[in-house]
Amino acid sequence: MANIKDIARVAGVSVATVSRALSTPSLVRPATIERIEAAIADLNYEPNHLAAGLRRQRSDNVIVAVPSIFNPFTSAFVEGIENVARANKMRVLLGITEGDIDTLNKYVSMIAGKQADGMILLEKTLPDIVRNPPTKSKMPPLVAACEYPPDITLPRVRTDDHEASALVVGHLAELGHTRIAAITGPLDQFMSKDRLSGYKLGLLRARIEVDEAIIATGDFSLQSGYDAMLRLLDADPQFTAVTCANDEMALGALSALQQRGISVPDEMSVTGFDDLRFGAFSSPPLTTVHIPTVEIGEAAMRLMLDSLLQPDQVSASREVILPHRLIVRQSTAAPKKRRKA
Amino acid sequence: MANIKDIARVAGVSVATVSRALSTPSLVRPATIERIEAAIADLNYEPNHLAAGLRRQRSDNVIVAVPSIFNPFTSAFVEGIENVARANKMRVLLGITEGDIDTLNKYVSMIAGKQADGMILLEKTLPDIVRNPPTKSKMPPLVAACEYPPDITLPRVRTDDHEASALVVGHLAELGHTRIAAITGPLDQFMSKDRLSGYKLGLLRARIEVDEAIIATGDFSLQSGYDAMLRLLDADPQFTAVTCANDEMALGALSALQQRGISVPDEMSVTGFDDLRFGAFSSPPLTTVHIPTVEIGEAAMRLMLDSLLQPDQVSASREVILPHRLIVRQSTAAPKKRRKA
DNA sequence: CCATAGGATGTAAACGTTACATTTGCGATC
DNA sequence: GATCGCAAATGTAACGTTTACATCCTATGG
Repeated sequence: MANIKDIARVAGVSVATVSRALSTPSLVRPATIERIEAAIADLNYEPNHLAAGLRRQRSDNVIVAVPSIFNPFTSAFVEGIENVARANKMRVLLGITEGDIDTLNKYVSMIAGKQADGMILLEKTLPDIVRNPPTKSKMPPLVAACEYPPDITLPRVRTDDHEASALVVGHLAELGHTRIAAITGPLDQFMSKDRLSGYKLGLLRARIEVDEAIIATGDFSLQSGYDAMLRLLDADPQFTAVTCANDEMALGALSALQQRGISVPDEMSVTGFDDLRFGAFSSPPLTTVHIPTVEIGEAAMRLMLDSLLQPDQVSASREVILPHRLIVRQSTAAPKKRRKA
Repeated sequence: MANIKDIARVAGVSVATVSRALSTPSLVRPATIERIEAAIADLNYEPNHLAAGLRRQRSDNVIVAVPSIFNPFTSAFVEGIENVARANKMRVLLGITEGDIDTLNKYVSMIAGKQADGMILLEKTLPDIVRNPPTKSKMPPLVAACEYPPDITLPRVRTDDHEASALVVGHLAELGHTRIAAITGPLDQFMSKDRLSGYKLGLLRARIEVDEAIIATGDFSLQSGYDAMLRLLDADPQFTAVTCANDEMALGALSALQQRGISVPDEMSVTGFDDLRFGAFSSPPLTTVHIPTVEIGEAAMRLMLDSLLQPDQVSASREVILPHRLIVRQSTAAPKKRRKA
């Protein structure tokens, strides 16, 4: 492959001029640029990004650390990040952790190794470096999304899960439901806790007492929603609505209800959270809270670009909160009949 | 940040020895390695991957080009690629094209620019370089998945969509259906054509004549499945089963049927293709063909590793075909009643 | 006791770019 | 005509590795 020296020779200029023609054309005479571009086309030269990176000490890559991408929520998030990255000549390096903290820490060290300039996190655990900042070297640029506790000092983007949850419960209460069950996410995740406390807030506002007997825990998967729904049905025949901490579990719950022959929304109202595409086409279509997942990714990447531009600026405590909104479809209705046990 | 020179100085050896200790420990005396490792821990040194890459002329990155990752099929595929990449100390660079050929070509040129060592494609179009191989430089390592015509010479991995489609239709025919509609993918994609011809093959085998009036075209999305189903119902009241070219469209179709009050599978059998998780929890659970999506990604990445190891070997025409299998759930049954128009 | 093999280490030349400090050319100003 | 200012272009030293080749030891066999 031709290199910048070859171009310089063919165009009859120095390597420095070629470099500037490519990166800061305003500093080079148009006629010169033309000659250089001709040479580039001639030799079909492609700048060596590794060499440029070595010299400039950056890779233009950003790591996105997620437990798995095999999941509509995560993939939408990643799509948003990639959109903004691409528009800013940066690349997304996919870092799947499978929830393993060592893997996550290894990804962080890739920043020191210059494989990436920063990292965006959508994980339930934080890398060690956040709790034990390095004394000698400087902190790598990190941005957190959704899942993290309020006390950390990372730039972050999220939605107001607390209020969003309360909003759904409010919707059910308004319809006339008084016994509203919940299927939560795993309670070691901050996001799940937040959505659970929002549920409780919603009940409080509706002057409904919390009944721990009709709160079941899942793990955000379809199967766990299905299982949790069956557990709830077996434990208590009286509730008329169930609010799920994400759409996947709600879809699982719907499936369990269908199997038990319980009609939705006539005998049971069901709500989700996230607004996955699939929820709009379930039977019946799912009432849920729209979470702007792609936009969360976009915002996270913008925060990353900010951090990269001002490495010293304590951009910590920058927090972006994106709006949610209730989507009422046909899985919720007023509690019409008492359903049979 | 400490560099290899610092380590060499502190450990009292030359940089060459440090480099060897890290990459080929067998060439270095154990005692020396220990001193070097101590120094590395002391200065918390992290090798600069950019410098190493420049010297060795590779980045250890592989680009995965997909139209969008916001889609369960694609994200499973990418997950598979990442699994194998990670196990082989390579990284996945996400390349979202949105179907744009220029973007795709740009990703290809990143290989010449050493931002990546190769590229895995899950696109409906091929980059120009495949049809016009470069004369001067050598062909970059490419691996194709699923979507491509048979005449290209790229290493590739796919399933036998043709037979798989015929298999589903066979299942419906065996149940007693004689009028079987189809919802296809966009017919400019090779994969869609293949699944459509498999449908026709299945009909042929069951001695059922093809009726173009009950073949509708979608674009693999939920909405398009929904729309196509309605079109079919309006056009012809007689068919008793519909086979969809992917699960998303089948789920959309299910939603349309539910809205029209047509019961599945009593009045209408529906089949999908891919075996998304969501299909197992739809109402009713979807009969479909399991496509080993994650394994396709894994196989693709393995083909890439092969290509990378033997750059000269004409590894072209290496083709991996992974097995599919029919998953019968509750969306198909014998045609019981004539449904009302 | 010497030759020699081969294990362990050192030396220095790439790899291809960009940042920085200079140089050159040329018209304007005094 | 000397001086200045400015734009355009140049020369060169990094950036931090890897690796071919050279060198130094030490042990072994003749």
